[in-house]
Formats: sequence, structure tokens, C-alpha cells
Amino acid sequence: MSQRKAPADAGRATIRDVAERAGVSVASVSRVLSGNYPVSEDLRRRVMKVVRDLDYVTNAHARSLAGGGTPTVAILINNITGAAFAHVAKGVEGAATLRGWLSLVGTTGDDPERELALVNMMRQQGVAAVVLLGGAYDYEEYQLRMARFARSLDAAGSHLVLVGRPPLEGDVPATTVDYDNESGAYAMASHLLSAGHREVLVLPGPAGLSTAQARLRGAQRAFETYGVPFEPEAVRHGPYDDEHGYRAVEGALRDGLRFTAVLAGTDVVAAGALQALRAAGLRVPEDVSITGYDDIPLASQLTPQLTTVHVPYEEMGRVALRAVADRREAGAGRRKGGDGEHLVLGTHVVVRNSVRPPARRD
Amino acid sequence: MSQRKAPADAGRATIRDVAERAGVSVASVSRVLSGNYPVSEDLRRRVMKVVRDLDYVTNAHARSLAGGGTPTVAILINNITGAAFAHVAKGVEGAATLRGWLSLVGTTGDDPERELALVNMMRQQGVAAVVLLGGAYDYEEYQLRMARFARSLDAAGSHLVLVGRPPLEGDVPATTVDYDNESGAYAMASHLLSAGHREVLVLPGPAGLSTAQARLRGAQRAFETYGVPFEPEAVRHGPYDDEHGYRAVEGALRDGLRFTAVLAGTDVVAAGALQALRAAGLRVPEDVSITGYDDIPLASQLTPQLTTVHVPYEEMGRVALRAVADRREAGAGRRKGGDGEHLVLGTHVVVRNSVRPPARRD
DNA sequence: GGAACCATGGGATACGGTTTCCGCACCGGC
DNA sequence: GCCGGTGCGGAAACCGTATCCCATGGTTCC
Repeated sequence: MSQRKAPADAGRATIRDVAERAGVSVASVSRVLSGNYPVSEDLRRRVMKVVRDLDYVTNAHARSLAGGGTPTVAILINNITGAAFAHVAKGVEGAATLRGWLSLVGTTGDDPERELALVNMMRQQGVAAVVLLGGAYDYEEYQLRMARFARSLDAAGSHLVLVGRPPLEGDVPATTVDYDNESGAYAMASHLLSAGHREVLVLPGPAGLSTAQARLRGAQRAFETYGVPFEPEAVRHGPYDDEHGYRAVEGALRDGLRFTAVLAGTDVVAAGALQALRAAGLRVPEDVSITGYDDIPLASQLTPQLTTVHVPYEEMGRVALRAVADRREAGAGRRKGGDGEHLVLGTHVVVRNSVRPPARRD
Repeated sequence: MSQRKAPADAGRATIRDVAERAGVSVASVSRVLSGNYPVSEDLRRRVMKVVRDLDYVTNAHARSLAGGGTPTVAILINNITGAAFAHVAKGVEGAATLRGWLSLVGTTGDDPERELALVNMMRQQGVAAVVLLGGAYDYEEYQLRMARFARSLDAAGSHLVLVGRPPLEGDVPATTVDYDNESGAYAMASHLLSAGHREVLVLPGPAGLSTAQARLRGAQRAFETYGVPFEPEAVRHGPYDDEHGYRAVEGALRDGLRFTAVLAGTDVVAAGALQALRAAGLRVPEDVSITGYDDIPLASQLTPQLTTVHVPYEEMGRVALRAVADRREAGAGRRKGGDGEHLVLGTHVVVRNSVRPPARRD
């Protein structure tokens, strides 16, 4: 009777089981499997046979404890069902897999508490990097917390990557992958203005969110360029969902606001706006034009297909992963000086069928 | 000079660093942190102070090696950007978090090789369960491989959960969480038939996919019930994307096929079909009715809003997690006899605005 | 007042691998 | 025939934590 558990135990097979059954030492099995040490052909064959027979796989926890182990990226999303985020996640995941990295996905549900808990959990997991998706909030406290996250992760040999938001201020060890949000909004608004629209309902998104702020700034800048007054009452903030789009348009109509176009902060918001216009008996784009932002699949599934701003979400994900992978390879030696790398990707307007010159009133 | 690394090393702090700095034993620190052993208030305070100072978090790998550790579920998806799957993932993740479980997400991209690699990777991670999302393929080999997965995982103390596909045949240790796919299709088709439609273009999805097959069977059964002949040439298989929906309708129109309604296998396919009809100058639902399946957000964002079959995706995710959690609690003792549990959730038709009685021809 | 007990804290060990350090054979060369 | 080199395999030391077992000091009970 063995001191250890029986070979065909209920639990999973260990490297010792394999070694014993193959009549070799534990070290030899490890070497055959990792392949970083010369091993005789005979030994390899014997070991591999047992590995197959036992359907053995190494214990990832033990392996990473002992120093080896595959790097892991953690992706933190507000809401996994958001199409834009899903595309970033896809990009990260794809690039990670390509390098043999593992990826974890966690959702925060917009809850700062959960975000904190998740970052700590990832720290426990010893992830190579934490990728945080989505816009930032404008609270001072939130910013401080992010900086703390960045330093904590950095101290533990990990790294924080912010995707789709502006970089943190100060000398914070975090990488930022962003897109040219304001320019995209500028271009989109310009498109509307150059088509002749002068009265535009603007639905930028949540007031405190960096993404919404940048999009609003871009639109504002375009209005200035065209010398068109920017009416504060034609700007309606609210969450990035179709319900808000619907309500906002409904409300604007009820308020008697005059507008010939809707500049929506998001394709989803545009979808809601579209419905509200239709419900009010207005035709799109004949009576009112609409633009979106993000260029998620929905944009081209609507009728009319949405003119919108393309954001390279999936590529942002890939870039984010590449950034951490590169830094990790370079890392061993000295860390770079100004540690906060900042990458910015371009956006562009995708013209479809939701914009027309305004119809003459009167 | 200590033999060990310096306390303020570059790497993360260990429990030993904490113990040393607090002047207590390693065991005490562990006890304070896990809280499952009586500890004096004084000791707790001293330890916690150091923990905060050092920003210490326990190493999850070491913890799970030592027997503790939080259970982890792995979710394997074909494509993270699919809305239906994303909702299941959300359900699993939410329920997991509620119990303090961790969740991993991996995407297979419809590649059987990657699926194999991922399952093995999850086995290495020692996950409590692997949740596989989406329809199954009709290959014999594929089924065999699934059975092997199930047994491998089971042998390693893990468990396979199949979501959104029929259970495996034979005595395989896997749990299945499914929905009443065929009945949903039956109800949806009946809705169309009872509205008076007799010539229906059916777009069930990929020919080899279990989901598509079940939806087709349901439709067929409804036609039989109504005594309406089921025209094989009015059935067009293809992938679950909007492009297929578009092409299929375009092709049917070109072929001169007569139909007053489109029964799409998916909301996304319906979206494509809708576009094609519009492009051909047909109005929906006045000239042609359309139905979808899945009831993803898109369905209510389209104009007209889609009449579709609601599938409780998020709940399926929750149910899946609950099933593995329950079995894990009960598990310690004997395993149940017939191990393949099979849960089925209901579906129902959501009536919106995309169906009307057929216009009189001639 | 002594003994049994309770409440705490410390030391040692196990978890499942990887890796370093060694020793053993076997080989060829002189 | 002896010696050194080379190639391969084994023993053991870690990785960071949880937990079992034991020691200790103070308390309570007889």
C-alpha cells in the first residue's frame, strides 16, 4: 500500500503518477514535457505513452508557482453585452491566444466596488496585465483610484492598460490605447454641417464620461469652425442606450425644439432616436438626418444604414496586447523612464444612408 | 544579508514578508487573512497594518495549490461578439461572481483545434467546470470528441456543461442546459401560418448545426399541423449572419420564388433579410412579413421591430452555473447515477410589428 | 493549590511542479 | 588499460500558502 494516493485516484493525475508508471524520475517527465533539456528518444517515448494513457495535463497553478506558467491578461469590461467592448475584448483575446497567452474576462457592471474587487482578484492571479475598457469618470476620486491601481499592479510586476479613455495625469505607470475621439466627432459634425444642417440635436452620452465629453467637444469645435451657434438646450445627456435615444428625441419633439438632424453619441443611441422619429411620423433621412458613432454591426443593419464614425475597436485590443507583450519582453532589464506610453489610433467617418441635406422648411 | 530576497523587492510581497515585518509567524498571517481560525485582536491589527502598508494580496496560485482557492468556471464561446452568447456569458459570470467564483472566457472562433487546446488549457487551470456555448455540429467525430472532453474533465474532478445544444448520447458525464428550441420554432411558424401566410421563405441557419436543425424541425411540424405543404426549395441554409440573410432573400427573389413571409433562423439573419427586401422595393410588413429568433436587443432596434422568439439566454447562463455549483456542493459524497443532467428552459414568441396577414395577390 | 482545559501562536509539512546540482555510465583517446 | 569528457537521469531544494499538530500561558474547576 502506497503512502501516497493510489495511481487511479479520483483526482487528477500528477507528474509523480506519470513518473512512477513510466519507471522514471519526476524530473525526467518534466523535461520531456517542457522540452527544454535533452532527453533520449527512448525516454521520451515511454513518458509520452503514459501521458496519453493517463490523459495527464500539468497543473497550471503548480507550474506558475514554480516560475514557469503562461502569462495571462485580464480584461475588465463594464458590460460584456456592449458590442464595442466585445470587439476590443476579441482583439485582446485573439492577440493573446496567438502568443499562447491566456485571457480572463471580468465585468464590472459600472460598479466601482466590483472594479476594485476585480483588480485585486487579478493581482492575486498574478496576471501580466490588466486591460480596462471603456470611458473614464470625471471624479477626482476615481482618477486617484486608477493611479493607485496602476502603481499597485506595477509594484507586483503587472501592468495597467487603459483602452478607450484618455491617459492618467502625472507620472503613472500605465499604458493608454486610445482613439482620436474628438476628431471623429469633429468630422462627423462637419459632415452634417456641410450637408447644410444648422439645427442639430446632440446626444453625447453620460455627462461625466470622458468618451461623451470628447465627442461633445469635437462637435462643438466643428460648429465653431462653421460659425454655427451651438445651442446648449439642443444638447441632451444620458446613458448610452437606445432607450435614452428614444426618450431624448421624444422630449425634444415635445419641447418644440427645431432640428433637422440628430448627432448621436453612439450607434445604439442613434437606433433609439431613429425609432422615436419614426414613431412621430418623421422620415429618416428625408425629414431628419441621423448619425451614429462606433460603427458596430448594428449601424449597417438599421434602415437606413447609419452614417457613423468608425472606431477600430478590435485593433485597439490587439494593440493593447502587443504593447504589454513588448514591454514584458523588454522589461527584464530597466524600465523605461516616462512609463506612461500613450497610443492613439485614428477614426474615420463611414458614409451610409442616414444623412441628407435638410428639407426646406416653410 | 538575508538569504531570501530583500523585503522591498521588485516582485510582489509574500506572506513571509508580511510575517517578518509584523513579527509573527507565517501561519498567523494566513489565519488573519482567511479568518477561519481564532486570532487575538492585537495580532489581527498588527498583521492588517503591514498588509496595507505592503499592499499585499495572496498568491492565488499558491493558494489553490495548497487546497484553498476560489473555484473557477471557464466559458468557451465561438465568437464573443455574438449577442446571444454574450448574454449567456453574462449570466454565467454574474452568477459566478455572486458566489465568489472566478470566470475565464475563451473564444474558439469555430475552430475545433482551438477548442481542443482551450479545453486542455482549462483542465490545466483546474477549473471547476467548463461551459461550452452554442450549437453542436452533426459530425460523428465531433460528438465523440465531446464525449471524450466530458470524461477527461470528469476524471480531473471538473465538469462539462453544454449550453444551447442537445445533450450528448450515451452515458456521458456532462450537464446540458438547453431551451425548447423546436417548440419556439413551432410557435413562431404557427404565428405566421395563423396570420394566413402559406408561402414562407425559411432560413434556418447552417445545415450541420443542431440549433438550425431543431428550428427547422419545429417549423416543419407547424406546417404539417396546418396542412400546408413544406416546399424544400423555400428552405435556404447558410451561416447565422446578416449577409446570408441578405443574399438568401436576394437569391429567392431572383429565382422568382413566391413568398409572403420570411422565417429567419436568427434576428441577425432577419436583419439582413429585411435589408434585401427593402432594397428590392418591398415594404415590411405590408408586403412581406419577417420573423426572427433569439430576441437579442437588435430585434427591438430594427424598424419594424421584429416579432421573434425570446430565448432566456442570460438565465441559461445562471442556470448553468447553478447546476455546477450545486453538483459541487453535493459532489463530495457519491456522484449521482445517471450523470447527465438535462435542464430545459422555455421560450415564447414576442409579438412586435414585423408580421401582418399577407396582402392579397392578383 | 494543582490539574485539566481553553485560547492562541508557532513550526513543520504538503500541494504539484521546475530547476539546479550531482553522480553515474559509457565513450573515445592516448 | 586508465583517464577525462559527455550525455542523461535522479535527488532535493525551492515557489507561496493552508493546515495539522504541538507548545505555552492563563483560566477555571474541583
